[in-house]
Amino acid sequence: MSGMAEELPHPDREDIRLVPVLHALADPMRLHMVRELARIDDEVACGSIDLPISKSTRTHHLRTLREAGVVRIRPSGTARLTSLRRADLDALYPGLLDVVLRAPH
Amino acid sequence: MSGMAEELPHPDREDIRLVPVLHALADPMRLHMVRELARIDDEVACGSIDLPISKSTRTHHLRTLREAGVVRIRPSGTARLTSLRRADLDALYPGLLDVVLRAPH
DNA sequence: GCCGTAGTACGATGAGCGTCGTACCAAATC
DNA sequence: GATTTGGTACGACGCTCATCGTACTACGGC
Repeated sequence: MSGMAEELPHPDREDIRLVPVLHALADPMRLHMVRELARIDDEVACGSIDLPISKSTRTHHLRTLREAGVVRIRPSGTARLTSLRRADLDALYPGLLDVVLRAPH
Repeated sequence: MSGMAEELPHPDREDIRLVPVLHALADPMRLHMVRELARIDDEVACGSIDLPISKSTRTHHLRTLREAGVVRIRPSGTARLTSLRRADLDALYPGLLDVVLRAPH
């Protein structure tokens, strides 16, 4: 029963907090994901970003990013499409994403 | 032996890395310290920022900020004067400090 | 219906971190 | 020299986190 995969919980824009966002960005793997998402600039299947980590670890990082409000994840068939919440982050912390993406590693 | 308090090690500007900086900022106590340092906008004795934490914990946080390259700490008599490394951070990550300081908590 | 694909859930593990108390150190002042 | 003051060093404790493997679920195609 139940037709579709569950919608995953996301914080509303006004519930996004700075410390969790910074914490979400302060990890090399997650930062790499965010940079890839920004480069592609579209919804993307989470798995298409290749990382030297296991599936479960990738899920864990995506959850951290989602719960902090950095990415939005939408079920689509068997896959989940992930995208950066650029508008929300730019509205709340203008320039943060830009500088993090442009910064030298 | 040894006349003065030791100079503490700081990373050069070109050795500052984004992930440690974000990690240093991604803690409520350290973020509060950074905001206070920015508000005062001068060298300040570390202890003059009052926080609901012990002396040793404050030292620990200051070390994290210093090693990441966020603050500079200079011995001065019995005290240590702390200041934000604004110029370095603004040069490396223009806008980062501004948005973090201006952002709602 | 059956299998492959994409991803989550759960439990475990090892490392790191935030916190503290106590002991210690250096400088200034008495 | 003794005391006070501002801060570090060290060890400990508990919690969180990054990582993994395995088991499981949901969807799509055969």
